[in-house]
Amino acid sequence: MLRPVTTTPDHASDEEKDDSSESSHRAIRSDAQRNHDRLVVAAREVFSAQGSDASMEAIALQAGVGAGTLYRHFPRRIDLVEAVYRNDVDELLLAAEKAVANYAPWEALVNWLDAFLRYSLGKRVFLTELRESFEKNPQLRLSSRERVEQSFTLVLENAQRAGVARADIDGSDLMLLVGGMCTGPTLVKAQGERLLAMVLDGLRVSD
Amino acid sequence: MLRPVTTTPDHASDEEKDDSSESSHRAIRSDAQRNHDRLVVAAREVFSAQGSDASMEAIALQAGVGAGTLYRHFPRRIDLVEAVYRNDVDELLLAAEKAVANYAPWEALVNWLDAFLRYSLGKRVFLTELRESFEKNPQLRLSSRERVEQSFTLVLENAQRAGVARADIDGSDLMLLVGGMCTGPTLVKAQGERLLAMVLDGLRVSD
DNA sequence: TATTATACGGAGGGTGCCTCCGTATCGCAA
DNA sequence: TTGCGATACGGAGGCACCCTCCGTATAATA
Repeated sequence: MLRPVTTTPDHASDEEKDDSSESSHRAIRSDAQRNHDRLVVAAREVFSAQGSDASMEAIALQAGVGAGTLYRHFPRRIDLVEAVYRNDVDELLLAAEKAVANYAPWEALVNWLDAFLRYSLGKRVFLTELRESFEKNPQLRLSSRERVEQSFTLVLENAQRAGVARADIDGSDLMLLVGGMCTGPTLVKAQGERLLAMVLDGLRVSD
Repeated sequence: MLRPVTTTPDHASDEEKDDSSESSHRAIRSDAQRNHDRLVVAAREVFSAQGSDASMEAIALQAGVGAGTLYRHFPRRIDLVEAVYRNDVDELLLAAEKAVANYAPWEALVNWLDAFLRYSLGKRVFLTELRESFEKNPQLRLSSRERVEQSFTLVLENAQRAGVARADIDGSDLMLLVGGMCTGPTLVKAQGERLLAMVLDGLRVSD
């Protein structure tokens, strides 16, 4: 896959205008781009080898880069985590859109919550880190968090408009509930499925 | 209130045999007991002033005690947190027993989950810390965690026996779900109540 | 090739965790 | 009351990590 053509010092990470913008002066330097990519790769490796409490130094080392370079590209730890999981989060949002497009509203909701569960069993590092950053810094604006919430909202509101899901909760409520359980350190697949079934029963409009 | 007559280097914290046991040699020294108590008080103050990421040093300082003393009494940070919230957790379990004794099974469940929500809005520090310790150390045996789970189990199984709550989940499942949402950094009262209502709908046996 | 904006890297200051061990104190016994 | 273990104290200091700063290197342009 191609690299995402990041421009600014990263973490603005907005959309893909082609580089035709009359940007201030010069293009991004090639060594900077290279180090950026190396860092993301290294972070992915180190996180998957050592879990979410890997040190920044370990990642810099793995990338063959100094600490200064790491922090220039990713000022906060969460910025690096976001970069690592950027694609995954995009796919999550995409899955939500596809579910809404291809299934009846209720089935889309079921389908998507199930996808989220499967996702989070694999990407525990990401969710945990996301949660923790948000914990100690609740005013933080994180694009990945917003996209996750957006996914929940999309699927839920779709079901609510169709009158098959209760109307008194919203996407961020549901994310709190499901996301909370999915970051539980003890969660295993069967348990997640049981709980999800129950949540869905509570979510369904009681007729 | 009287101090809880801790014997061993703490955190065994078993039950209240009176001191008649032919314990190895000598009784606990008075200065040790005094420092123990001071530390718990200091920890409570510091946690409530600075939140859950207060440093151990700050607590030792507040207690007027050296770092060595702190760690002798509470080898791990979570041990200190447990000591601070010991009474609260006891009350939680007591509340569960009372609910079961005084209400019909379903009402007891509703009542108790509501109590847990109110509790956790106040004691966010404790729950978060408990969760985090467990996160990085899942094999950890924590008496407080077990008592919280026990509370969930008590109320839930009571309702299940009466046939008013679905039978396919257990106390630790429910703790994962409700506890997860209650440690969410954004949780506010109204939101918690909405979600709890939904969880209860999912929990109720669908007839 | 010269110039300059841009980026690199790692030394080092700051903080927090936890241990170690010389010193102080307590409790008991004579 | 004094003496003497056993017990507990405390803070210096080692370690690990976080993050910044700035002298040096290098890519991009002219």
